[in-house]
Amino acid sequence: MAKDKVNIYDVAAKAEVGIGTVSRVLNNSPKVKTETRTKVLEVIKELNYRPNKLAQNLASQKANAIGIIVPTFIDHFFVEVLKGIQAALEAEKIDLILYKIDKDQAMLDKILDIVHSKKVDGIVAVTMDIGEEDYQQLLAEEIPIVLADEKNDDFHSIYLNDLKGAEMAIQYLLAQGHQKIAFINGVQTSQHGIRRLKGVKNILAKNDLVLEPELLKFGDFKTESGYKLMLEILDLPQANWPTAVFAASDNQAIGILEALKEKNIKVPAEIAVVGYDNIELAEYLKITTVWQPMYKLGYLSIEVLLKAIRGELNNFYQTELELKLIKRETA
Amino acid sequence: MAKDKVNIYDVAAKAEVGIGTVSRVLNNSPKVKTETRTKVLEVIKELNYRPNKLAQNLASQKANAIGIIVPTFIDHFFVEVLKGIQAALEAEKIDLILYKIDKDQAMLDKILDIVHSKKVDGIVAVTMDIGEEDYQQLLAEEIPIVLADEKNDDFHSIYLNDLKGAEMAIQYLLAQGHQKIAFINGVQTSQHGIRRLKGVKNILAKNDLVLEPELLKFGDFKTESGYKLMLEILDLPQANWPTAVFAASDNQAIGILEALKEKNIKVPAEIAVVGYDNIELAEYLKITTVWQPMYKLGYLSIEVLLKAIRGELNNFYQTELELKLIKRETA
DNA sequence: CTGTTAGCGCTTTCAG
DNA sequence: CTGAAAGCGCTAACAG
Repeated sequence: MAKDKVNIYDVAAKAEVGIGTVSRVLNNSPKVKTETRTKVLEVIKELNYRPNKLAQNLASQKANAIGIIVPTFIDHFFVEVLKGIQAALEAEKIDLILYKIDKDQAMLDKILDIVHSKKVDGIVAVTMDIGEEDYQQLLAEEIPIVLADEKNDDFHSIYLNDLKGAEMAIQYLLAQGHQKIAFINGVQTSQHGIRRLKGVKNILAKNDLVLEPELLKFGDFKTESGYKLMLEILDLPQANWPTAVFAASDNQAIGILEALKEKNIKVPAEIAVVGYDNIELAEYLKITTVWQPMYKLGYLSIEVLLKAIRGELNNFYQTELELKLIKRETA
Repeated sequence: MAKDKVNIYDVAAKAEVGIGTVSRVLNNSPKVKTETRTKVLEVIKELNYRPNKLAQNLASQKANAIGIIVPTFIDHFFVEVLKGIQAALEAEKIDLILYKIDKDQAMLDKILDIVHSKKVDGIVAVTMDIGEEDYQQLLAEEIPIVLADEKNDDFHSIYLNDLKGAEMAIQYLLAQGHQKIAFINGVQTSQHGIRRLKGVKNILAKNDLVLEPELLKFGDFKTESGYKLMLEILDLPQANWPTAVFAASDNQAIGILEALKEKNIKVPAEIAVVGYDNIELAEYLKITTVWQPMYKLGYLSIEVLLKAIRGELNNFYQTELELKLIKRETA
């Protein structure tokens, strides 16, 4: 009646071999006589034995798992990335542990806990954006880490060019004849936001235009924020209204569209809107947007991480993924 | 230079105590002199020591992690459920391991691997829908399992009443004056699909109506399937067209809407559409649909699982979550 | 209150 | 090719 407690010793005993041998067949070691292997395998079936991975991992010093660290759980962006991650992991027999670490917490400390926990062989940190000194500390750790959506020469990193993305959007708007453009940005301290803002200003400057202070807003990349900030802009005297709005995320663009609809303002006739990300919703809502290859970001991150774990990488892998402007009906 | 290899012995040595004491402060055991604790804590900081959780887990026989088993990764339904799961887990210091198990695989075998792996203290299986005999086998295992979106008296289970949901939808359509209704279902073998079909037929029969065989389609709950199946229906002589279509998922409803748009058929004037799930997109696309509380499903699943793990549950927890019809613009 | 000593269940030399 | 033994790093009695 030793129900579930069957372990490697039970198998060894019943198969009349040593536990070493059982371990070998478990790990497909080639140096086991076929006959012996068959017998052990038989007993394993009989006993419905399945190894305790905790013990396996501790003994072998590898976790057979990877960790994904995300700042805010399951928003559209991460869902896409996760899909790519899952796809890349499909074939492997590697577990996926999801860690959510809030931006405002002691991120580094939590990450170090994970690193030292030995529960994962490697980590993909998505849009982490921690400070430079924190990165330095992380460098001291020997575990493979890939930064997704973050450029950093001291790590494997796969990123998107925010500057270029913003430039594409503004360039397009300019080409459509817009001169007075508003930019509804995300979190003010976000590196992504900062770089996108720079891109906006760059192109504007190149065309002898400026971004009016009253047409630059900071929020948090979410729908609600787009809605509120757009309303603020519409509170300005109508003469000051922009003819186009560039949003730092599609979620914000959606909020902007709602605000516009509420005020009965025609899009794009009266005010054009360009989003950022190309989340699935953007397609359904026909939002013109800057496409970020999030799925690919996830997929590639895992590929790189697995290579790094296997020691197949000699240098830090660096790749900038291409962005694309997707023209639809809002601009 | 023993960089990262600092373990409990190093801490014990430097703090001039036994490893037992270190372990005790690690686990907040009350029976440690404050003075000693302080000293140990100091050394821990100094050495930047963080426990190896693999070892902790093996020794303590608990994983401090739970596993989520999903059939198809990250679709709208699961994303919502995951949000709930994450929210419920927020406060706990419990890891979340995501397992994807394809429907067509040897599901039970994979689940048993997970169970015996000892990497998780409990499991939430979402929309698993394995056979009765498989459930029986699972019963033999001592690990807490909660079935989310699946009713089964032998497990903790939190579910939605498919029959009722389908009935609500059809009832509503009937009230709107529709007599000729089509049902675009999901996978033919899905218990959810089967029950929803039953609900549809129930209400129809109660009103002396029948579901025309040509107006009953089976697909796979995805957008593409809704699109294709609707097109098939529109291939029928126009006299045979339904005046309303009920879809087994919002994803399918979206596909249906696309097909209708392509054929320039007005919704709901010419053909009304009712979806199922109330995914986020449904809101933006103004789809009338049956709301399933997916977030709550996830949240509650974790609450129940945690209680089960802590041994606070004496019986199998059973709850049916309420559905709601959300009237919007497609019907 | 604290040190010591067994394990937890497996992997991995090391002999043979 | 295979058995025995030494850990992996920590928890949990058990003495004291």
